Amino acid sequence: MSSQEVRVRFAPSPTGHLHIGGARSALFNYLYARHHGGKFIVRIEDTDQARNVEEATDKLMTSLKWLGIDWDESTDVGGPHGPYRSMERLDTYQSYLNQLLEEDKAYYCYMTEAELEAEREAQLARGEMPKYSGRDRNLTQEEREAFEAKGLKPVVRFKVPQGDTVVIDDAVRGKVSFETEGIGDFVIARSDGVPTYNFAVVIDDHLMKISHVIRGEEHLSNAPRQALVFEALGFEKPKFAHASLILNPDRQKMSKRDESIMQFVEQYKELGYLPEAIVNFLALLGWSPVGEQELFTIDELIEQFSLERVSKAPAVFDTDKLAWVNNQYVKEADSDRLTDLAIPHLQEAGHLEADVSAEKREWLKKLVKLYQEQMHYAAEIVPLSKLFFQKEISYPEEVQPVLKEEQVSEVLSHFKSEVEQLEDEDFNPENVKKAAKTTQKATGHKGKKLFMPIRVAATGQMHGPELPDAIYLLGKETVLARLDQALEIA
RNA sequence: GGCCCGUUGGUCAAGGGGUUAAGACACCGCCCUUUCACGGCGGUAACGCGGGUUCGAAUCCCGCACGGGUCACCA
Repeated sequence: MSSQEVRVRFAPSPTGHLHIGGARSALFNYLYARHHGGKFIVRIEDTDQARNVEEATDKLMTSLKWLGIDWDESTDVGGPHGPYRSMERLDTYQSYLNQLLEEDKAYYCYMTEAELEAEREAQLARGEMPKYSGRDRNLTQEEREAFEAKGLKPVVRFKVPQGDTVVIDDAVRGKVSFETEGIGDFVIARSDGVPTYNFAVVIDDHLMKISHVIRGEEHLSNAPRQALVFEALGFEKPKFAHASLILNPDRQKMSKRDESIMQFVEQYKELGYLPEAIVNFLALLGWSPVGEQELFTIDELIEQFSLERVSKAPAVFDTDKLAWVNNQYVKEADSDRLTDLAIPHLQEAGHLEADVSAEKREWLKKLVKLYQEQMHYAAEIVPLSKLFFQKEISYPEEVQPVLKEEQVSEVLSHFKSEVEQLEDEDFNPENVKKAAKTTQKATGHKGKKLFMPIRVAATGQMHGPELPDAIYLLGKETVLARLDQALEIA
């Protein structure tokens, strides 16, 4: 590298939301830059105008920021090597394109889509693999003019030197070599003059003084093409580092159309996952720290991250593990923050009116605290706390036996009378607990025999939150009604 | 199919010539908690196959198998 400074980039195409795989690429680049005190650049590769999506750049950046990944140079903050959007760099590309054309390292190709298709089919019919034949590689001036006269708009193809070997010295994979035989002359500029990715990245990476290209394995086979362009232009190559892919549970590359798993950062955000948890989890997918620590702040990740410990083998995205990591952060999270995350889900479930009163919010905060230890992500509050929003409770099959034990009616009726005697202002977790204690003394039943019937009667569940708190949050009236209901079964 | 990458428990993974082959998630059991959850402790479970090299191979080499990626006027 000509300059010692670490400069890395995340270069998405603005086609939609931030994908899990993209997020991890961005994260690895970010961690690497911060670890080395270098710069992290976000550059938009929007040369495929057909695929560009209106708000995509904003969405991408919003998600990145939400994750806590910030950048030093980009379309919004500018920087010394802008612009940071390909379509604004067309003039720049053009001059390099001309250079290659003049040096006979690239040429115009007039083959139409139909001709290309016919060629492909013929190759397939012969049992060969499709690859551009190089028909227009050595067109004479007259031939070119003849095509032009027909009104054909040419693409520019890169003249891949034959009989060469391109060696990529990859930071995670070591030396990977490719024979140029296997690489057809690829298109570097479309017929409308807009360069393709494989050309634009090279120019951008060079001009932006990118020192390391850290990206997913799907780009490994692009690397030799780009290396060839770097060489043709006389540019020094950056160091490549290809991390392995993130796979879905079917062990396929996570594709945007795959419905077996959520693909986008924003979807996790909507479900109430915490950004610091996602970052933590993503960092551990395809990279491993030295010790046995599992939970890392982003600063700890910055401190420990290194390309040497990036894995070559693909990793399956394990939602169970993500949920666990997230829960670790949920347990430590501020309950006001969690309450804010929970409210929209409760509203969507119809459990909460759009306008939440201060009083209601206090109650909600207590509810959230009640479930904070077991909640994996905020949206889980809905199924978890269902029993608090049902007017009518039903006792499912599996809890019936608990209600039918012989001591139940005695325990329940005694507990009920204890609760009834509590003044409204004395109805709180402490006194509910005392009521249970008194019931124990009076009936002689304790432990499971005492608490299970009360738990099941009040909540309809055998597993649930801290009982005195739950009863308190349920409210005296509701609890009394449920006690009566359970008593009828008992 | 060509090229390229990969292969340690169900999943994430450490280990890179001599280890009882770590740890985490999930699962199961026990303990704690007068119930539940959290937590603690423990358990089940892995080096794809075949050849070499070596005193010794999960580790190095070769082949095979399997999985994946890529072969666009997409990135």
